[in-house]
Amino acid sequence: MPELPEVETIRKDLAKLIIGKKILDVETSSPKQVKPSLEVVKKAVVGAKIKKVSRRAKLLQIFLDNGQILAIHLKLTGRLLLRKKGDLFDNWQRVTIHLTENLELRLADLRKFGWIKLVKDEKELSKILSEFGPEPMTDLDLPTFKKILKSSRRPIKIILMDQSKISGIGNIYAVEALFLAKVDPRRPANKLKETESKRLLVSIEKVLKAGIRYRGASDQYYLDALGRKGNYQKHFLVYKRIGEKCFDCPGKIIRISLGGRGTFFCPHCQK
DNA sequence: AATCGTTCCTGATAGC
DNA sequence: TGCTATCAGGAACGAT
Repeated sequence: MPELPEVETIRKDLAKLIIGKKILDVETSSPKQVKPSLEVVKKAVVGAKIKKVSRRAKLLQIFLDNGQILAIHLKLTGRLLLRKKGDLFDNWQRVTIHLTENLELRLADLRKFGWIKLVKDEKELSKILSEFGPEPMTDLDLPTFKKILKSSRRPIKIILMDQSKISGIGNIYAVEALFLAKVDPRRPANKLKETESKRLLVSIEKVLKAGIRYRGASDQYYLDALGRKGNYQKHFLVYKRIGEKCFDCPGKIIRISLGGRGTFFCPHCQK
């Protein structure tokens, strides 16, 4: 599932390849994923030139020279692929944005949860972005983090994944960071000690940086903009390692369900 | 304001 | 073998 490091990897690659290209057409076999509608989006973006590609949280933004913006969320199984006209149709290809120079930007998405949304201007965009909590790698200091943790008695893992509290962290990076910090994912967020909060914040930055360095985690569906796998899955410490030996003690990794999500940890060394 | 349950969707897997 | 039921999950939404 694309989280901050995966979306950032896509952003960096795309920025090099699509800036300056013009949008020629948009088509879809899954109209619900184009908001508010294919017709409206088409009218707004056809003829516009791509100016900038940004990311905030897990949301990608393509800025156009007419002031409008395409916001893209990949949710669970979305892929944003840059292909050449005539390339083989991608598995689960749902939306195709035709660009100049025979390029196609494709949204491929098995579960159809992902979407592309037209945002009219920067004002509307900043309203959307203001709902997100701080960016963990650049905008989250210890006092802010401690304040966030204090605000809830829900399990710490749920808080890490709550986009309105901290943005960009999903299931994989949440469980990996909690393992590194030696914190039990079930602990109420407001019960973490000062030293644990500090360790957790450092761990979050560490796993996200590693995720970016390895160009994301291709657990099941994630591919980068050129259709290549990431490598971070080769370095998972706990994610999907049920029954395997913990890397830090003789214990074994277990899986529980927390907020309806698979949660992996070592009950022996995560306290 | 915080929290909880439900919904969206398709493919993999389990059970008979 | 072939059918059906269950599960997986980010986040928007409504209800409490």
